[in-house]
Amino acid sequence: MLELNKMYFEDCLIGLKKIKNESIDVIVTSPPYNIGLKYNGYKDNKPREDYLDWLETIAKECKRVLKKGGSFFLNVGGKPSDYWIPLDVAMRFRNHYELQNIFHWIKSISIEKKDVGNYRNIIGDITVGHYKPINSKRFLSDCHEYIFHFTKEGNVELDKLAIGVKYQDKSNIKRWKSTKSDLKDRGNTWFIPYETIQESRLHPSTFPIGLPKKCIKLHGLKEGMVVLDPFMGIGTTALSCIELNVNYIGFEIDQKYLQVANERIINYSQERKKYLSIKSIDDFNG
Amino acid sequence: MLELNKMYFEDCLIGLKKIKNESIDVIVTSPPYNIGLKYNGYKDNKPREDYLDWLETIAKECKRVLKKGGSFFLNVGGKPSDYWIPLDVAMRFRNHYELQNIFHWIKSISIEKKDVGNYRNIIGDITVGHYKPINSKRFLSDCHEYIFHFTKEGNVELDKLAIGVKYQDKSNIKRWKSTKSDLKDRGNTWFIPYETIQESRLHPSTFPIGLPKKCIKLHGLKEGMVVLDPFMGIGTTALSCIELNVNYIGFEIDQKYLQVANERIINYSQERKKYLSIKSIDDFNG
DNA sequence: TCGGCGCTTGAATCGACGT
DNA sequence: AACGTCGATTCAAGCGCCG
Repeated sequence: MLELNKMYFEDCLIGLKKIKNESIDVIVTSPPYNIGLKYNGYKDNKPREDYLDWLETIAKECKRVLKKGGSFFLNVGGKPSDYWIPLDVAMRFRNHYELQNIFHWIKSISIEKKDVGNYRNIIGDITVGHYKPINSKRFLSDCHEYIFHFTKEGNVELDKLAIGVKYQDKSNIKRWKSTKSDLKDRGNTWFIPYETIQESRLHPSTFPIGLPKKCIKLHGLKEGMVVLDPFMGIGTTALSCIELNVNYIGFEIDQKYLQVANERIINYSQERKKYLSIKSIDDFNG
Repeated sequence: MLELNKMYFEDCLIGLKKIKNESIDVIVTSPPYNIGLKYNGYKDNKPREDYLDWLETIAKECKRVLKKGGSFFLNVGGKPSDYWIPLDVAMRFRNHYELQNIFHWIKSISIEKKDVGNYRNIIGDITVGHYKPINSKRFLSDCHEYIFHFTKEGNVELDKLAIGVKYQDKSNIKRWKSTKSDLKDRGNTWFIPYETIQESRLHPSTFPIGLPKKCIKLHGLKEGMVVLDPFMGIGTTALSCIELNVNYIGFEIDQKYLQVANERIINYSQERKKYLSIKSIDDFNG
């Protein structure tokens, strides 16, 4: 059995074997796109199939360690020249899990006045978030990634208000909710801004900390719970766990990323201590 | 051969047969989810497979009438209890088309201050758009639908700036663009607010007029072009064509919807005439 | 030898980031 | 403000391999 709150320098398929059956509450991860497999075969899509096979193997092993009422949040993006990747991956997971939700991570979006189609022209746009432009007349910039929420039986009860948003119409608060809090269902479209370049350069596909945090909170914070990330990267999932005060286990096979991850965790913990000395812990997990 | 700018009271599979090979520039449609197929068979997923088979047949027939450089914009949503539907449909189209883009129609989204994960709490949220709340602890509200952009060869050049949005960083305008217009790539996440309740009552799955309009403009407005909608519903695609001054052909098998559609078109045309009498036509197609 | 295909390699892209 | 840099970019040219 592995120790909690550690990141292991290990291939996750090997590491997973050391984890007991049904001992993990939440899995949050973003798998790599390209494994460094070299093929000399000519025209076939073997690499893609192998990649999918490999991910499916991990999916199976994750299923074994996941509790019955656990949640697997799988973040996958595509690329303009191949938007099938995330869908193909999801199809493989379909063989083993129920797809309970799909969350859409929106990195950038433009809000415009409603076009009612009666010749009132659009007046103003507001664009929030950023994206890297794409050099192509065929594709629009990709500002979206998927977070597939897989569960074993499709009926995991979620803590929806833990990531709730404020009501627009305040009069609804008292009207509908038994709880008198100013929070409603966030919906499955999550706007989370990009990481800054400096930060994201450390790892090609790091997701923002707000992402695993939302997933874990949505699943529900429970005493002694354990979060697993088979592809830790620079440790964003671990950081969000520290912030949320829950246990984590992670694997990473790239020593550089692991080092960055550990540095981030140390910095984080120090900042946390400093902060805690002047502020009550209750402010965090609200 | 069919007349242009008409909606036909006809099953699209029959109607499509009357359209010549490679004569359609753009197809925009939102197919029905549930066809009224009745099965007395017990536990099988035959209806789903039949539904997919049926849609695939239409996909094939549409491919025949679509020009080589044409675009097929397929709007499909899911439902919380089954998010696979749109992906299954897309998979069937994959057998016949290239998936050039995926656009994400966002009906509602909450914008919040960046969560940098360093104990600065989220300050304020803005929620734009509305959604129908869902009474379930398992699912978050679904605020998203897909628009799959299928083409024959995956290399259709798009008029990206036709649906462009304003720059955030104005200093880039003069720097890169030969044209000095304040427009940039919109990205593939399209915020389009919901239809009003009144409107959506007329037809269960009507999409807002801004949606087909964006699709058509993105493909590019061309002299004498023809837009096809095999499932016209209450004629939203036709309306957007009238507004954009392009030809359309549509099919609809529900007489009630067809009637609503024709009424909408008449009202629209009248409003258009009224409007045109006081305003130049150039204002519309900008 | 020519041509078609596939992989590799370098060029071009443009909106955002950073100074 | 102006400008240099960058991209799980894309694009096109170039080269090698084969029929």
